Amino acid sequence: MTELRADARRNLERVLDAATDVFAASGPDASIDEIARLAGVGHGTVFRRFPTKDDLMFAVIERHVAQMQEMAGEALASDDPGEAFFDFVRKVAELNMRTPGLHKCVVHCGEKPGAAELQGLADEIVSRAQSAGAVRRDVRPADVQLLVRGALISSPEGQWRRYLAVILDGLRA
Amino acid sequence: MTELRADARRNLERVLDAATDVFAASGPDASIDEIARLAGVGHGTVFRRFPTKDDLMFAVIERHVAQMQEMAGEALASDDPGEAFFDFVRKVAELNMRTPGLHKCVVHCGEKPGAAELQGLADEIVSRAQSAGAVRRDVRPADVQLLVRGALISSPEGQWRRYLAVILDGLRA
DNA sequence: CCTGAAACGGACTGAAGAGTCCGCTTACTG
DNA sequence: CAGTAAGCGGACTCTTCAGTCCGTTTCAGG
Repeated sequence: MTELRADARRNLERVLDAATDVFAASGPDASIDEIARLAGVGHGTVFRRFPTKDDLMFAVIERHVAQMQEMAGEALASDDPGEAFFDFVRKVAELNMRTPGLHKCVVHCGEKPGAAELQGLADEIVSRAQSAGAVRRDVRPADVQLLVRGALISSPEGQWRRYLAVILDGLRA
Repeated sequence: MTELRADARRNLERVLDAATDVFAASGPDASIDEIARLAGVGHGTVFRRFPTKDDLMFAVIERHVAQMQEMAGEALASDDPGEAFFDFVRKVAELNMRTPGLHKCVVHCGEKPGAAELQGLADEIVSRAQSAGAVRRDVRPADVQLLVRGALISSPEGQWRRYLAVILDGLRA
């Protein structure tokens, strides 16, 4: 009953991939039809797996957050907390700048998915880097996120790496 | 021929006011019907003055930019370039945080209206403040805008004044 | 194979919103 | 105060898009 037929599983995969691309490009205004076309399925197929557009968006975001959680896990596993922190921030920035529309989707969905757990992991990464003396102690984990996000959002086209570098340098102890 | 009848002028005013409110609240997705309802006119009336929704949005932004230009003018007229700069930034921030949706409208319209002139005035305000020794010299006018915008966009609900204060303190010489 | 359940996809519906049109109303002019 | 052009507003069209339905196809187990 809970097992999906082989073709269904394949299509589900395709739909999620297509939805990620389309939402990443167009944000929450992307249309189901376009996603279905890109996935090579009829749009009825999309709606059977995801009863509403928001359900689909939610699934895409869950996957996206999962990727960041995986990065966070790697950072926490590293034995150089300082470099792990800077690497983590760079990778997360890279991921999010590659998918600008997803940020709007997260806002649209009210930040529901695994944001809290991710937040906890991120806090720990920052704390560890501070304990290791790699990051100045007078910033709080939440401040790091906001500083980085602000730099990314406000940076002109193609300049975000430069802006991020400035922020990261400013964070070193 | 070019003169508007009295009632027409009154309605035009109402439409612009309503459009400003609605676009400020909902961004570019706001509907003409809602604007017309708030203005107390039929939506045909809106379309006679502004053939397309984008034309209306454009007019709203022009007004918005004009307000900022006026603020810039006052700042340049002041004989204390330092305080004038900080006041100007605070006022502009206040205006934009009161109308969050307009920023998206500006992006939607491709920044077309009087942005270049405003940019020029803002550059001069920064330069004057630097010459007066009130602002550190190692920032460029464009950087000021991006720093401030980043802080405003990324600040949590209701916290933007605090974040702005931090940025402004950081800019003092 | 053969059969039934699962999956498919496209035709269909309904809502919403942009933009058009035209018969009615109202402000100016003489 | 009468004539008229400007202005009004809502009914209408056209498109887009989310979500539904059902006849047809395909998978999987015997």
